[in-house]
Amino acid sequence: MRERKKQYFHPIEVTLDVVCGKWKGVILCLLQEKDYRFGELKDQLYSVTPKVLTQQLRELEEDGLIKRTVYAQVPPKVVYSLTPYGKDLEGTLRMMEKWGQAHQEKVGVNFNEEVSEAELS
Amino acid sequence: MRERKKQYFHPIEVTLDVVCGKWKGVILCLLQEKDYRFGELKDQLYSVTPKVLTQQLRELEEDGLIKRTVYAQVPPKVVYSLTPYGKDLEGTLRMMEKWGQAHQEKVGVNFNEEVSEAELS
DNA sequence: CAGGATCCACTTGGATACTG
DNA sequence: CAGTATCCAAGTGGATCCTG
Repeated sequence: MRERKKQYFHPIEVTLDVVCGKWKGVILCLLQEKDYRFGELKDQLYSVTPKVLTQQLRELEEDGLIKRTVYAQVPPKVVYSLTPYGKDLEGTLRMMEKWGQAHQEKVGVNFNEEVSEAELS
Repeated sequence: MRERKKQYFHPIEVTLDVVCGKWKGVILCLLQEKDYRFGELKDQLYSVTPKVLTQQLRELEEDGLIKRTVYAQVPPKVVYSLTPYGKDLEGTLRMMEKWGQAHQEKVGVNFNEEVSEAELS
């Protein structure tokens, strides 16, 4: 578990504290559907650097939301999956997703739906 | 509306972007129940400074979640309330609250349930 | 392949003091 | 009462390069 030094005044702070990292929300959403290898996650979040991705994953792991499985082989293979505990967040994540979608449509937030051809090569 | 420069890759990022400020979650939860004056909010979040509280409130306002009503009187009175749009977050907030509570009980997160006597005086 | 190590820029929030 | 104005420390994420 991640060492939490701070004192909370409201339960929602706990959830936000666990979910509010630059990439944590998306990572958790992705993992709801299937397990991912490190490199696969990196591709999905394509602008993330390995260092930061590792950070985010470690914190999620320390908070008990995801599990890291290492396959002893060369080249290495590491798979990230949700713990049962992490799966409990699914309903919440879906609602946040839905609200975000509504907000997006309302406000006209820009999404990157496609990566440019140059970046795909 | 707050100017969002960033590009989103997933709807949940929008929600997180709007809700992930140090005090935003709690503020929104409080406002679900009743309207609050600036000073009342400051008391509830008692360690927040006026500057930061103002920042958080302004951003929530720019994102269309809360409304700021100024009463032309001396001394000034400013009331913050949820917009209908902000109320749409209620279900989501409740779920986050509930999960946070469970996480708290599981992990043993420390809550400040009471303020010390010294600070109350 | 899945990272670790360094160094660095920027953002966020807090301390303190002041005001219409 | 409800903020502003300044200044500043810490945190957070990114760039770049290296490795078992």
